[in-house]
Amino acid sequence: MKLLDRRALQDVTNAARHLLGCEIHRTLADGTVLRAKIVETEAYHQKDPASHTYNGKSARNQAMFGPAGHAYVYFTYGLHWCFNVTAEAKGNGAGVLIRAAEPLTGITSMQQNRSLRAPSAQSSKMLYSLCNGPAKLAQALQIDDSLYGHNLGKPPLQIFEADNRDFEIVQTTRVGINKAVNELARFYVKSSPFISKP
DNA sequence: ATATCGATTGACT
DNA sequence: GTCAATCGATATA
Repeated sequence: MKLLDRRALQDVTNAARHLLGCEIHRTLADGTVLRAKIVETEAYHQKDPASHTYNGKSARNQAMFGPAGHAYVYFTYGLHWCFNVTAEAKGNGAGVLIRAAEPLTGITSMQQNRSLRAPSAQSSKMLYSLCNGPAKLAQALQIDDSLYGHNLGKPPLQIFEADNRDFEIVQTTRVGINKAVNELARFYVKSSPFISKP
């Protein structure tokens, strides 16, 4: 399995498309490896009023001004973490929000991280709701500020190239924002039942 | 200094 | 459909 090619992150919109189908590998302290396939992303560039980088560099967003292929993790609504992959050249504040993923391995651990009861477990409903939103995904994969700025080419959080790109991509407006609402910067795998919203 | 709101989620009417 | 949770960033004074 090949690590994510950073050349694919030079343009944030291309990056958001390219990340679909890629795999996130998260290694926990006890050695458990959680794997999930990205099925939904959103692009945020520096000229975008909806982006955290719109007003320039700050302590909070500085990771997005660094090199591509690192983690930008932010805290929101007083209780949630969200995970982004930094994009574009150093000095350019851009990133891709990872909005949803399809759980592949370590599902029991993800359930525990999400505090979901695991009775007759493995119901498709439970599986679909494990990572079908940015804060859910971060919680399931134990991604928080301890991984701020982390190089995604190294454990304990890595991204690998898609082993298969034979799927249809839908491009639409983003979710949960009040600025630049008409920008078509959200991408998802059309056939996936693991996305946050149709 | 104080007020508002957020790249969200889950519980509830 | 509505709304609380809960805190840091941002807007307003």
